[in-house]
Amino acid sequence: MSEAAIRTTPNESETDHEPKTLVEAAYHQLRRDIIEGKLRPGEKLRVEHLKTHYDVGAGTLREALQLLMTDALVVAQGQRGFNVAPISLLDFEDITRTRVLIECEALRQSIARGGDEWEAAVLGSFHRLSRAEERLAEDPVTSRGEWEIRNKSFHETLISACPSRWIRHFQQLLYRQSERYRRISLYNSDIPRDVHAEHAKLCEAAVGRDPERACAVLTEHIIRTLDGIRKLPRDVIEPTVAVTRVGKARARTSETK
Amino acid sequence: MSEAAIRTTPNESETDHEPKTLVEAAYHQLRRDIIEGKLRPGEKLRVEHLKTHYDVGAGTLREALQLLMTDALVVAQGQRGFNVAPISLLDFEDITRTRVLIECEALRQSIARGGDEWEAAVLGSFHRLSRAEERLAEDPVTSRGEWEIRNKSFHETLISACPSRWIRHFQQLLYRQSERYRRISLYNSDIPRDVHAEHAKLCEAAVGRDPERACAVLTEHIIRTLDGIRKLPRDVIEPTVAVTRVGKARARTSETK
DNA sequence: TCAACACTTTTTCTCGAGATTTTTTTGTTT
DNA sequence: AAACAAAAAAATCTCGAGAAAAAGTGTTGA
Repeated sequence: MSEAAIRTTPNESETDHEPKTLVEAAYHQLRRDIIEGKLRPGEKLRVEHLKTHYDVGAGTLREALQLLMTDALVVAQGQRGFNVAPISLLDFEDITRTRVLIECEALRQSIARGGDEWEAAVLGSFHRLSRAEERLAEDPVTSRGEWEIRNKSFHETLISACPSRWIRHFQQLLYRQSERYRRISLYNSDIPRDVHAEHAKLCEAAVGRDPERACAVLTEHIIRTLDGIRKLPRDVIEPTVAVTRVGKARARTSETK
Repeated sequence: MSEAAIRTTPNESETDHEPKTLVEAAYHQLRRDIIEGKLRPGEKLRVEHLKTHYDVGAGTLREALQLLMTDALVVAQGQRGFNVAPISLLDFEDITRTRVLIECEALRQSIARGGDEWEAAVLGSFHRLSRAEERLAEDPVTSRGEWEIRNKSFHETLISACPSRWIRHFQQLLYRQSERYRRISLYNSDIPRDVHAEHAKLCEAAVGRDPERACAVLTEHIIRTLDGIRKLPRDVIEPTVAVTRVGKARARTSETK
């Protein structure tokens, strides 16, 4: 039987084969734009406007949008169209905690079941990430995209020996959500911490077959990102809710000037 | 802060407000038909054929199908249309194990954070389920649907005090998957076990604020269903893979239309 | 008997136009 | 001015038809 993921649409990894249909192509572009923050949280997604930018028909774009709801990156309500999923500190705390639960379980299973090839893959993936981290220190702007890809790849490789498709699926969803928060925050204020050291410890514990230590390291690694975002000014995360009611708010708020 | 679920499309509970759009209506009908097994696992979902049955346009139906991929009840590939998600014993084992992980965590959090109203809701939900179980014993055919709804409601109420929207979201996904397997198996062979006693123990442990015992009971409760399905003849679960190539097989058999 | 090729049929995918619904604007009254 | 009502504008849904792709059919040749 094949190693199919839960999701059957486009493919998961960035390096995977290119989209077969326009819907998939639009889906990928939209997803990237949302995760990278080009389409801002809470923003209204008007089909008529977007169809020109993504160069597809209205129906096609709608289907891509429906697909994005799978990843909880787009929300829709009744007869009122689509919005980019809003963000909030509360939500990110939830994502982080849940991700710890899922990813630790995945890591435990992976360590328990992984063979030689898995160990090799982890080491290889870590090496590629390390190289990218060197470049990131020198030239952050250019090598940022590469680092994101390799960081994701490293985390995926770590749990690649986990036999549960559902856990891997959930991990992917949550990672994508985290990525969104991380990117948004990094554009605003870069809080460099020694991620390389954390990755090294993680790699060592995983290949050394120490599940408890590996999970402890991973937990702290994931939670650190949350701490980083907690230190940001609130405006970076929260104000996105107001985007929807800009027009109405203006009419009312003339407080005895 | 609002109590919005992750998914923003139609609503979660069966008792919720009716669909606002045709897409949502079609989505709900299709979902029910898949879970109940009317649309069999692996079956091809031809848009041209289904549009007459569900009485909507092709594009509308396609959107509903995309939406169903969110629940992993429908799969799609490239240029080859949609299929009902296939089932397998392996998949159900995975679902069960993952569900234990998620639902126990949800239950722990719920017990820790639930207040008086939560206790009351649990007891009420359990009572409604008990009544339905009495009726189920007398007249299985008629009261089956009611029991399914109340069983789902009971499980949801148990974890309703869990503050994590993501965990509740995952629980819902997995429960829906389990429901599908349970319904398929129950149509073929009814293995009655004392579910009422299990529910009673679960209710007691939850309201008694004993998280460890509650999780132990819940774990066994969930795993029992897996055991039930394991005892079925393999044909009930497995043969669905062959559905895809009916056309080729039929060319040789005498089934001319 | 089987494989390879061209042809036909079926199905999927894509688009733009009309019908509804929501939102904004405008006008009237208290 | 504020509140309500009606009209206009914008956006969402929905549908069917045409283009592209896949699956099926039949013929030919080893």
